[in-house]
Amino acid sequence: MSDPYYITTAISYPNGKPHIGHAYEAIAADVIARFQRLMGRDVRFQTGTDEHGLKMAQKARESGQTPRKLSDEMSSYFIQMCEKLDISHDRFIRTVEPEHHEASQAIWKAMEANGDLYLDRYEGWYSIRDEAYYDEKELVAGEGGEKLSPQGTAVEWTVEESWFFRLSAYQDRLLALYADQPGFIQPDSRRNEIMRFVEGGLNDLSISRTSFDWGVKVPGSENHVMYVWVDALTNYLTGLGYPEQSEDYERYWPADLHLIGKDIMRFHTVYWPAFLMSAGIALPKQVFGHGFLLSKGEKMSKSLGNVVDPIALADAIGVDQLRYFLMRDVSFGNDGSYSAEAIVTKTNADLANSFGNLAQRSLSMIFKNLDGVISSDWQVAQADSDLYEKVLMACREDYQAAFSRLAFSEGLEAWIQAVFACNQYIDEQAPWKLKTEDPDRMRAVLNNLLRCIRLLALAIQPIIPKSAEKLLEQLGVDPDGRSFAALSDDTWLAETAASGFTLAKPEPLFPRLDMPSHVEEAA
RNA sequence: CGCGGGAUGGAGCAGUCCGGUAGCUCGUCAGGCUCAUAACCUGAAGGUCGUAGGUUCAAAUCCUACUCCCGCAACCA
Repeated sequence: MSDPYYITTAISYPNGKPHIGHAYEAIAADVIARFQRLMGRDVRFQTGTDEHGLKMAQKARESGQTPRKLSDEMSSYFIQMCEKLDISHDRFIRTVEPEHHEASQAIWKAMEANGDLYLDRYEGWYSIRDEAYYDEKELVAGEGGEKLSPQGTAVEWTVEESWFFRLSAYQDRLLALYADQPGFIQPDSRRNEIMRFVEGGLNDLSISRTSFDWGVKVPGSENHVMYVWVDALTNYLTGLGYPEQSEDYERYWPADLHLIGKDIMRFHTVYWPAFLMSAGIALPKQVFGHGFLLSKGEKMSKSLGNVVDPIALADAIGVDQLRYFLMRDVSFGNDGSYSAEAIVTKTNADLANSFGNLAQRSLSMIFKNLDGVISSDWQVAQADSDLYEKVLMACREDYQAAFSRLAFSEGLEAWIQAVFACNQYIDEQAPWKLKTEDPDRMRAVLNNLLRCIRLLALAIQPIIPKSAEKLLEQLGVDPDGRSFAALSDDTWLAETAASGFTLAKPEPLFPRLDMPSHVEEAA
């Protein structure tokens, strides 16, 4: 049995439809999952929705339905998005699942048994209308100088019974964790931020509410529901069967990677490890906080009206195009900017013009000039082996090394450089001239290109799974021979030739996209 | 002194940790090719790496001060 690898995305809060940021995280996680599978790992990939809490309860009431009905509907949009974007998750978890309630209660009891929970009072400025607490600094002054919520509703100082988690007791252990495992929080800039925050001291955490009931009941305090993150974070365990010592749990926990947005670093790198330490559960190996996508350099928000529907965008430009753009053009970990023009320009240049056209021109010549017949009985010239070696190094060494440390744009840079090298080679060898001058040499060049294109197609699978599959199909690469181990197999050409496989008339892989107009509307 | 991120040829970025000829993509200009999705290949122009100091034989890279931009309330990855 191969090495297990457990990756999760954050679970999305579905009080709105998914936007491009959700798509970005799902795609990035999917790329990692697919990459690790091709590397031979036994991957477990989980995503889902976080459906409890005040906001959902309020929204349900506003629209006159039960919270559960609303969350069923909203959650379905996220499931649809995953399907649309070819996300290869093994488990889509919903926090409304009974198993999740059991798991959350189990970890609660474990923390309680460890003496880290206590009942006290939670005080704050509470708006009855909003059913929400606000920080002092969030409040705005009314006309008469009275305090109002940001929504302009009246607030009053309110005291509520609440369970607390003794987070303050974990400061030293957390700092020791960050020091001992530099890789626990990535990238480094985020790690520094969190370390500084924890060094500044930690307050105990209010982890239950009595003011609403849409959530997981606190064991032994039925009038309390768990607040925010206790319930949400536990999803990573629930999906594996916790608290049962199930096969999945034994095999995949602790998680190798929690992929999350930079805004929720604190919950995943401070609260979550503290909860786990308290409950006596092993800690995840790494939490990576990716950046945000900016629409033409501006933060997107509902008020600015620049929120993009990822499904409409994918429909307009293609799923693989979107996936490629996001992983290629954004330096992973940093914020990135996108626009319809940028996506069209980049995917036309790299996928249609460079890679797609490379495949098309090469396969066309084999189809037309050699009747699609593949052969390996040709003399390998220096230029041929140079190119093959170069492409192999890019796909097997540079690309994989970069992807292993989540530097996707770097890995793709190496890959596209290999594509350029192939196009350059075609020009230098000019097989269209060899056709009459030296047919044998033409055959050598075209077959050499064929084996190079196979490497490029194998490597790019995690990024553009559908297109890569289509191309590998055209090339006659057996589905069993598509892992990264196959990159090192230099007998493929001979075996395929011997099998009698012939290339069919090639179909263009990527259409050239026209400049925005119709795309603009989606973005 | 609240915290953090950023400032690199026309545009977007990498490089900054571990100083040593400034790199990539797009765009522009010139040339080549015609197999291919009007795609491909070559070459050129274009940057005193935000400002001012400092350390050094040598700084985009280290140190100091300063300027400007963006996040840090909510929706939210």
